Amino acid sequence: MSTPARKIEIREANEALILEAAERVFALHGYKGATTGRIAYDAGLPKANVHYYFKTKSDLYRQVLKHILDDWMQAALTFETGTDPEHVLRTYVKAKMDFSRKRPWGSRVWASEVMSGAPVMDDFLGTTLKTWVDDRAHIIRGWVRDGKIKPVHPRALLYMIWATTQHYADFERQIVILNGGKEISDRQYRERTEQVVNLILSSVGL
Amino acid sequence: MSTPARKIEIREANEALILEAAERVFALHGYKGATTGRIAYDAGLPKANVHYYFKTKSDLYRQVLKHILDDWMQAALTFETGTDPEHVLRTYVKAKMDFSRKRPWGSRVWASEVMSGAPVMDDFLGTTLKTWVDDRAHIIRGWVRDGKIKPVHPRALLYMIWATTQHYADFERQIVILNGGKEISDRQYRERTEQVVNLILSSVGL
DNA sequence: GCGTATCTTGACTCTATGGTCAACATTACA
DNA sequence: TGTAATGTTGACCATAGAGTCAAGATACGC
Repeated sequence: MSTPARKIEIREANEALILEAAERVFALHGYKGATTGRIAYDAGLPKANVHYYFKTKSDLYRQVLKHILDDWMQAALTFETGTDPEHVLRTYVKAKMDFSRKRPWGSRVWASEVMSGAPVMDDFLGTTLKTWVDDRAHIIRGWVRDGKIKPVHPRALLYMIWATTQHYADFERQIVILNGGKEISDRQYRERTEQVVNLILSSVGL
Repeated sequence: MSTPARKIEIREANEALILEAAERVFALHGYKGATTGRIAYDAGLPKANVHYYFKTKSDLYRQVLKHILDDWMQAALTFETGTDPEHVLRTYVKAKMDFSRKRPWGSRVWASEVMSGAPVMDDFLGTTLKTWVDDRAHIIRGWVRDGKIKPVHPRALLYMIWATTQHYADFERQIVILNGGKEISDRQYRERTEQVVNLILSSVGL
């Protein structure tokens, strides 16, 4: 009997609830610091329920990372080939800044994972991401060859883009405090995005 | 009887050993994930000894952060007032890159702390760091006013510098994997430092 | 050598937490 | 309505790990 619609709804709704809570808790407390009890509480469910949908904490963590990865790949797609450097870079940096704004927890979980040596995402880094980076490096090198941008080292540029954009998610607390304790408004963030885009474009001579 | 030389030596040597191990373990596993047992093991001492020198794990963590802070302030000093933008920025970015190379664990502990909401360093951020940033922002605004650099938003620039330079410590694992699994040599790192300096200088039109 | 302060360490306690389970509730479908 | 999945949950277990302690070792001043 293939699970019927209503049952699927329940499952999906609860899994989504748990994943969302988990992403936040993992981001704020790290893998070890996150407790399934806390995740359950934040999701509004008893702990046993969390273990019903996700066998172990480790499984849940993997799923959270996978979710983040999907969205990351989405942003990565905006770095298309073909068009001119300015358009590509502007679009990509904007997408990354949007991601930092909308999925700050995801960014932090990712950062935590990498900082602790990427025990789980290791193979993704070496395969999918490596390929993606190598491809983009090729494109950037082409731009340099054609004199469209200054002679920059592709990976140095990519890392600067990642670092800068993700900084707004990972170091949000620091940014808010340095903003005088005031939350960053949507308007402020849009302006900041524009400033970041301009800095990046300038850095390659655009 | 004020503690004599030999005893002081022992204490200082052991505290240094423990602090060093602790920085690494906190960096790799986060606050909760770090165990005093592991720290002790890495320092080559029994666990009880760690608790002899540092009452609690929380105390030890604070000491580690304080240590990092001291070095951070050291690097911060290289952002002097007075001289011309190019020299100041070049020196500062280099110092930050050096810090990432020599104290990667420190950088990560700091990142972890901020990512989890800076529960411990909160007041430092709001006081010392805020003052520092406000002062530098003033200097940068002066450069812009005098037409020495492009019109950039001071904090956007500072954050880009921090993010980019710290990325090389915090995301080292990712960088190594994307480097084909090969560790970054001193020579490679020196070149990369130069590339980062150039990107930053370009971004403000230097 | 003697007394005192500091240091060392194995063995212990106690709490937090990941994970299990069995009883019960709900949904599905004939 | 009966039966079988699937979902819900409080109570429970086992382990890891922070912190304690007391007994002993070492350094120090006299």
